Amino acid sequence: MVSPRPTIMDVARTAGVSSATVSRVINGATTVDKELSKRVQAAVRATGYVPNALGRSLRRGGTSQIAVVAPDAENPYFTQIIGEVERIARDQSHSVTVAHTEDDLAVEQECFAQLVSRHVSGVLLVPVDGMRTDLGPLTDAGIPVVLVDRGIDGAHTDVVATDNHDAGRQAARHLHERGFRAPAVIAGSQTLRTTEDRATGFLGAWRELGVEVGADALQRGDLHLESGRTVMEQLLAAGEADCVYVTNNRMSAGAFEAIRGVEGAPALLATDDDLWTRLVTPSVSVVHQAVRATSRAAARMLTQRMANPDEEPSTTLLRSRIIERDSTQPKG
Amino acid sequence: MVSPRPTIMDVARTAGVSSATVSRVINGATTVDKELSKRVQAAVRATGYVPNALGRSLRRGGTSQIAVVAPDAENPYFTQIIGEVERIARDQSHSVTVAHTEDDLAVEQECFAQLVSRHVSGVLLVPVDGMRTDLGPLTDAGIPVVLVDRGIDGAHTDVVATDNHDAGRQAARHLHERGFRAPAVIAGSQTLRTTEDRATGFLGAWRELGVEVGADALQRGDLHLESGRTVMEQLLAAGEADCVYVTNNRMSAGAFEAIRGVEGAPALLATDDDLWTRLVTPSVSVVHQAVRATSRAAARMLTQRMANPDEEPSTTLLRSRIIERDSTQPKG
DNA sequence: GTCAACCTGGTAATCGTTTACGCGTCAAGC
DNA sequence: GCTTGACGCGTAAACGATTACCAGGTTGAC
Repeated sequence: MVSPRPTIMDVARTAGVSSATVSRVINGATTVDKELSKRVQAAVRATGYVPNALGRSLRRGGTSQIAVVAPDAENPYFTQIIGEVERIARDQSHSVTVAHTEDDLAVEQECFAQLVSRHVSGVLLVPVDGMRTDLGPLTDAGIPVVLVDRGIDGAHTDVVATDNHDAGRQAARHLHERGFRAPAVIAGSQTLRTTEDRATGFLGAWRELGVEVGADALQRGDLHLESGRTVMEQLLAAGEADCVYVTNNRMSAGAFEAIRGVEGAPALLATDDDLWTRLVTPSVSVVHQAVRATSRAAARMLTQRMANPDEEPSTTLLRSRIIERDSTQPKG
Repeated sequence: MVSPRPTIMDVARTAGVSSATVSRVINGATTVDKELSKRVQAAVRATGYVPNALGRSLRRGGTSQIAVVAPDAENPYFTQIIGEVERIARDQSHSVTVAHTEDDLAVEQECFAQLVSRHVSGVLLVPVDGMRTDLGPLTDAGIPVVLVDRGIDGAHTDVVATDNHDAGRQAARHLHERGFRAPAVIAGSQTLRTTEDRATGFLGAWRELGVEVGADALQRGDLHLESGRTVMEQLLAAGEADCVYVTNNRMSAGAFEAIRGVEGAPALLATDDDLWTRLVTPSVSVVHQAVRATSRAAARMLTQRMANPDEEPSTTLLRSRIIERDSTQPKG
């Protein structure tokens, strides 16, 4: 029923040449007669030939694919990065494949094995966990890796990330300038560098500003929306904070749910400029990460690393900026 | 500097056996002595051997990869489908790669060529355009395709989609029951089946309910947020509609922006249960597509088609349901 | 006219696997 | 003891492409 796909041999036969010549035509070699070249191209069309990437890559000893690996298919921050990187890579005529790790270390490792096995030529990775993700499989195989958004302790690779410590400091200054004096922060787990750096930057800045911060100014959630809501509800019940900084996007949404419609609720400063933040009432001020710049830098860095693998890895930190909306209007 | 990766031959040498035996051990053949098997496994660990998927697939005449192709990396509806399908496929130990087409037919075709060339064993596709997407490259290559969310005119393939006509009818009935009598709908381009079916179902149902619908009850946007806003602004200016049904998620957000805070604005019924719809004030009623069921059905259908390619293709339609919130509270 | 240099295009080896085939060994049945 | 069968393993031929190498023909210089 299904006829086998045409191979380079079929093309060669119908064009009356050898497979070598077909290969040369396909790959744009200049050393082939125009007449023959026409015949070959005609034969390609006639047979509907598509080169077999498996054979080609096997012979060439490598693919020209780059992989983008992120923890979550549904988090807007990651999807923006993925979309942007895909566009850039495509413009450089690399083909791109995406994979998601479900925030699960085992899935991530399985994914690495796949990529090694498939001989991808480079990986842009948002690691699941800065302390426990093991890049060994990739680096042992000599595959260039660029870490995006989250670094990995002790990894000897390129990193493109947000300056999270600075983001936290900016958050603190923003709230301080607007007259708030009783801060709280909702962080994630201690092992996740991004949220942790934001939280410590935030609390450190308040201390520098001469504001006492109690031990319960630091609250922890599990990054999901629900935990943002429950933690914020606890803060409301305690009634001590007059402003709350939330260190990731999903918990931010949960925190907003908890204070929506609540009279005299603390000011809310969220993370990431996701769609909902500007649609809700009051609209929510956010610490906006430079998604586009991050993606660009990461893509550029990867292609550079693929070109010369032996250079010293570098780290690029990008600044966030505050987008002020109604949820942090001056106290008074 | 970079040592070449170990091959099956290296493993064979260090284990003191032939490559055939190594291959048999790796693939779990039972016909190999336990003693040798141990030695081989030890050698695999010692050398850090990872089978080369390129060689393997070349020899086997096919991969065991399935590809998920969607137009947009950032639309929550697609990302949910992608996430869900990936989970299911992984559970069936298929490996998954994702690609995005940017709502661009040329990118989509390029993508198809890649997939053919890479010999993926099945494709789950959300096509860019039901009238113009050309599945030829895939089907000619004998690759099973399941269309998700959007069908393609005249394509002889499996389809899993929402019953959009019914969704439109439900929308109309919902608004009618709540006392609204002057409907408008914001559709997309005529060539996009999903939004078009919703719109015609919606308008048809109103006529069946005995309500006159004028020609300007049907408005068109370009699917993006901004167009939702501008079209809604026009509707506000005209001042005729008392309720508006928006047929995709991004335009819904724009439409909401236009009516936010506007006194006496028409009721809003949006599409897709995206995060913002329940966070905003007033919360927005939506026609919720059965994302999870869609994904499941599509994944199941693809594996079935991969198992026996010659069966007649089938179409699965799934019903939407209305989630009632504040934006469509009864008129009065 | 001869020879060297060059250009084109074919032959065949190769990339890393899998697997059909066959060879040796051993046990069982007569 | 000899045949038969089963079993375990190695040899070598594929899969589809690329490319080093070589053969044959053309050209130009002397």
